[in-house]
Amino acid sequence: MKIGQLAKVSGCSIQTIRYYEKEGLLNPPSRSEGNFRLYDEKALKQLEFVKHCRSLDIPLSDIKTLLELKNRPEESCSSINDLIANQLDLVNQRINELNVLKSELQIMKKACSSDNTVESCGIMKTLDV
Amino acid sequence: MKIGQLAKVSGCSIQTIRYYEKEGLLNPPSRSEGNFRLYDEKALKQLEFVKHCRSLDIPLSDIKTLLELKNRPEESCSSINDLIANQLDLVNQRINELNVLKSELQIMKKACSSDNTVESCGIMKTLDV
DNA sequence: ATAAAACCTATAGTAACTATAGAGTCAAAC
DNA sequence: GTTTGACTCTATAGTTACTATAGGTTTTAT
Repeated sequence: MKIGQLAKVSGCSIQTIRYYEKEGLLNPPSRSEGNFRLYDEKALKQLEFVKHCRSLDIPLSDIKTLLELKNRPEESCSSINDLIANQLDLVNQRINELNVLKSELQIMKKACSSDNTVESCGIMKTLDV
Repeated sequence: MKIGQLAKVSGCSIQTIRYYEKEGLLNPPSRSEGNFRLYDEKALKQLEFVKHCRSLDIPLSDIKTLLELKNRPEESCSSINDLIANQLDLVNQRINELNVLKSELQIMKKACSSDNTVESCGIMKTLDV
């Protein structure tokens, strides 16, 4: 299948697919006579793997590591555990940060519910130091 | 005060200060004979305002809007309300997304607690489509 | 035969910085 | 009086994961 077809079935954009190839997340596919990329089922599987990892916010560099590990199936999977644990830590950390933001923004929102002037706006006051 | 001093008291890096100037978030300060930037207290206040907004993840473009509104104090503050409400929406949305990620990552983490091979790793299995 | 659709490469843009290169300024120590 | 070191200057490139564009080639449909 050509790249447009792969984009359709995978839900990735054509540019993204080419970008993943450039970054080494997809093997360079074979080409047609006219130099069009030709993909097989295996390439689709790999792209779906990458897409799934990205939906977990795993960075491309880590996905590359995971793909390399897939090719060494007899190795210990402890680095996979570490990678996922690390990702979970990051997510938890970000959730905590965002909850702090959320409280402050909620306080700000309450500070000015009505139609004031900028000068007397409670929000603007909370923003000033 | 010179830029190094401003960086120290504000907690922003020198590069960031110059970047904010370039982006129009800080007024171009006066210069010394040798072309060094010279800041006053007002500039520090403004930088602290920007920093506070950034700590709330408000994008620079919105901060620029807020700064412009500060200069028109008699105007209605409804756009400030909108801006903050919008920011709160974004934060809530992102928290929800991250909570979804968190659950999936936790499931994955449980899927492989021991020292397996890559091939039998429960995590790798959950990643495959 | 030709027009439209799909593909190609290479490059620039996004957000909010950070880092570097290469040069100029300034105060103090020698 | 010069030299050292700390500080500053501008301009440019790099970061992440894409997206968008320009300008050209190939395939497909009419």
